[in-house]
Order: sequence, then structure tokens, then C-alpha cells
Amino acid sequence: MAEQLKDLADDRALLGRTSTAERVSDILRSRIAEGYFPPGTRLSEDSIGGALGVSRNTLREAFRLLTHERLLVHELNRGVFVRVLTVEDVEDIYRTRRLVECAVVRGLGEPPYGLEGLAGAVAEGRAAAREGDWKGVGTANIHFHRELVALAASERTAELMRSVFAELRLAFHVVDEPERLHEPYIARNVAILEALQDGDRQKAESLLAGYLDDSLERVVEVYRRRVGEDG
Amino acid sequence: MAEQLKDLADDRALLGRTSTAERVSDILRSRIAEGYFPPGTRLSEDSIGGALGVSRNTLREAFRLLTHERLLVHELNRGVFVRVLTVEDVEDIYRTRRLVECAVVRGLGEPPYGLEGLAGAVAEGRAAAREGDWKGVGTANIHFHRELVALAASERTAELMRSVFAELRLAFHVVDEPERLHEPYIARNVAILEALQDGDRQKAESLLAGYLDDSLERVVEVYRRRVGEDG
DNA sequence: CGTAGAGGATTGTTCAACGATCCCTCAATA
DNA sequence: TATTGAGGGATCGTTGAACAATCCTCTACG
Repeated sequence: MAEQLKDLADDRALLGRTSTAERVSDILRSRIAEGYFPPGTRLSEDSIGGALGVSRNTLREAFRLLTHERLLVHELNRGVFVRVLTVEDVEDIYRTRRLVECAVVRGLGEPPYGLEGLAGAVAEGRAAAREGDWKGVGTANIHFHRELVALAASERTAELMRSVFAELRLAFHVVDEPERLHEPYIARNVAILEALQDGDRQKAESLLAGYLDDSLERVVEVYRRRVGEDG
Repeated sequence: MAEQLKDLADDRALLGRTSTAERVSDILRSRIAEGYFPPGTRLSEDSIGGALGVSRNTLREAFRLLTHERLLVHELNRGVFVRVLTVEDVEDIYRTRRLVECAVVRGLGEPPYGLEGLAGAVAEGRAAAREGDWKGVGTANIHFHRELVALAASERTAELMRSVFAELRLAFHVVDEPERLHEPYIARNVAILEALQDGDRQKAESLLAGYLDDSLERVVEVYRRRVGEDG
């Protein structure tokens, strides 16, 4: 009986936790991620609420969730827009990543660590690369780093980085050169994973720092050119 | 002319037009921070909405904002309550603090650093201690660490920690032994500041780590006792 | 003593309305 | 021609009301 009650408690998370606003925000989030709503797009309460068949209040709550994730920006009396990252935003994202991710690696205790998640993300990236799915490689890459942060076993840290990685996707979408952007990092992720498997935190941290510096440089370079085109 | 336009653009930021929901959440946030609404308090829509003269919808929007900040928890059909942190929450808060704050110190470049903010917080703490205002000492203590994080010059990192420190205040209100809790850390803050003034990052980081470990231990010890009493 | 149920109070959700603000258009003026 | 100012339409911000759903308390009954 206790077993069954526990199972029920697990299921409850699936049922009750999905409010209408959360489902709406899920839809919008994936639309934004896939580029259906490019950065800068205004999301009208009327049209979206009408199309999805939800009330304005519910929609505004969904907007609020996504605003909190920094995917949308809210301008008073003007509505919400898909965020357009500035170059400074991208730099700050990488500054935060470097600070936190390196600190996570440094703060690891003695090996062995639970590296299944990291290995899974590496496999995911390799599979996507084999099929030429470079967007998938980018996603797997983000998964790798999310799993890395998960090693810190801190809910708050993980949540911060979830939001940072979601923002990073916005930048990737503007850049839109997924192969050139993501391909080189498959091998570097592998190297980081191997260093961790060897229990060599110091090497892993140094690889990670180099990775992030290079990635920032490359993203900013392409991003600056791209932003210059549009504006 | 371009000069003046630039000045005006700077001012636009502090024109600060905010919605009433945000203003309401500002009020409630500071009330919670100062302990006017202790953890566990239920915030009734009717009474608060009536007292502040805003409609239920607007108030609920303010509640949602604060719920996102983890200051309130929402229970279905029961309303919102000022968050009561668990011991695990407190531990995670300190885990995050240690990760981020130490990484900030480690990531500092070459001295000198802009330490005016830190010195100001130290002075604030000393002044409060002189007057026996131990709650003020706790506030100054939080200011010290907020200024410390500001040295990273990362907006996202600063925002994460702002929210973490706001949560920490919830714990302090439960513990409610401000003198025993905060007094010992005035001297340690001074030591950290002095190490930074000497440009000795390594010493500063090690002092900081020791500080956080001791503080966590002390808070959790008292906190566990306190929670045991009530529950 | 324990339990079922009635009733009141509170929250959940939606809708309609009105004022406020923004943006676009167009005419008037230097 | 370029700039200013006045409309007007569209959209957002906020309120108030209404009704359903849920919770809490108190009472009555076995």
C-alpha cells in the first residue's frame, strides 16, 4: 500500500502541476526556441490569446513566466516582445557561465562523480552530428553544460543556469550558423568528460575555461556582425 | 547636442514607470524583509487588497511576482504564505553562496579593486553594532556580501544573489537571535576587506570560505532547533 | 468520542468595461 | 521640405463583478 501511495504521489506532479498558464508558456517557449517567433517580435495579447483560446489573464501569467526567464521583455503599455540580446548580454551570459561552471568543477569532492548525465549528453551530440542536425548538436551542447552544473547538486544554482542557457539559445538563434558554431565543441566536451572520469578536476576546469573563452569570442564575433546587419 | 541627448537617455532609466502590481510587490517585499510579515504568515487577498486599495487581480499579480522570487509560496485554494524555509533550503542557499562568492573573489583581476561599496557596508555594520541594532548588523552583513558579488560586474550573477540574499533574510527572521548570529561576522568582514585591499585574493577567498562554513553551521544549528519547536 | 455534513469564508477563473498610453496618419506652419 | 501638433484607432492596465470550486469551522448525530 505504501508503495502505491508513493507512486500516486509521483504521478501527482504530472497532473496537478500543469496549469493553463504553464502549458501556454511551454507552447510559446518552444515556438521561440524554434524561431517561429524571432527576437524582436511583439506578442499581442489579443491575437495570441484568441488563437490559443485562453483568457487575457491566463495569457498574461504565461507572459510573466517567460519574462522571468528573460525570454520576453515587457514594456509598459506596449506589450511583450521576444528578447533581443545585446552583445553585452552575451558577454554577461558567458561571464556568468565561466564563473559558475568553473566553480562547480572546482568544488567537486573526491571522485568518482556521477557522470552518466554528461556521458548521455555527449552521446546525444555525437548522434546529432552524425545526422548533420547542427541545431541538435547545439541543444546537446547545452545539455552537457546543464548536466555539468547539476553536479553541484544545488537547486538554486541549477535554476540560475537553466535560465542562462535558455537565453543563450536566443543568441544562437540570431547567429544562425549552427555548424560553425557548435561542431568544434563536441570534441572539447569529450575531453572535459574524460578529465573528470580521470578525477582530474584541475585539468577539467582549465579545459572548461578555455572552451568558454573561445566560444564567447566566436559567438560575439558572429553576433556583432549579425546585429550590425539588422540595425 | 549629442552629449545632452546621451544624458537624457541615462535619465530615462530612472524615470522608472512601473505598474501598480510591481509597486505593490515592492511594498510587500520590503515588509517581508523587515519581518513585518514573518515566515508562515498567510497573506489574505481581501485584507491586503483592501488595505492597499488595489483590486484582487492586481494583487494576485503582485503575489505571483513574489512567488517567482521564492518569497511567497502558493497553496491551491488556500492562498499565499510567506515562505518558511526548510533546513535543506538553508543548506542550498549557503551552497550557492559559497560557490558564487568564492568564485567571484577568485575571478577578480589584478588589484586595485573598487572596494568603496564593501568599506561602506563594513562602516554600516559597525555603526549598527554601536547602537545595539543587531537587525541592522544583519542587514549590513548582507549588504557586504552583495557588494562583494557586485565586484564580478555581472548583472545576472548579481540578480541571482539578490534573490538568494532575500531568501536568507527569511531564515534570519525564523532564527531571531540576531546578536549571536551576526556579531562575530563584523570582524571577519573586516578581515576579508583588508585581504582584498592588500590584493591577496587567495587569502580573501579562504577567509570567505571559512566564514560561510561557520555561518551555515551556526544558522542551521539554531534553525533546526527553532523549526523543531514550532512543528 | 469520533464522524458526517451544513454553512460561511476564501480562493480560482473568466468576462466586460473604462481609462491610459502608444503609434500612425495627416494637415498646418515656418 | 522638415517639423510640429492634433486627432483616431489599437492595445495595454486596472478594476469590479459574477460564479464555481475548495477549504475551514462548527454543529449535530451516532
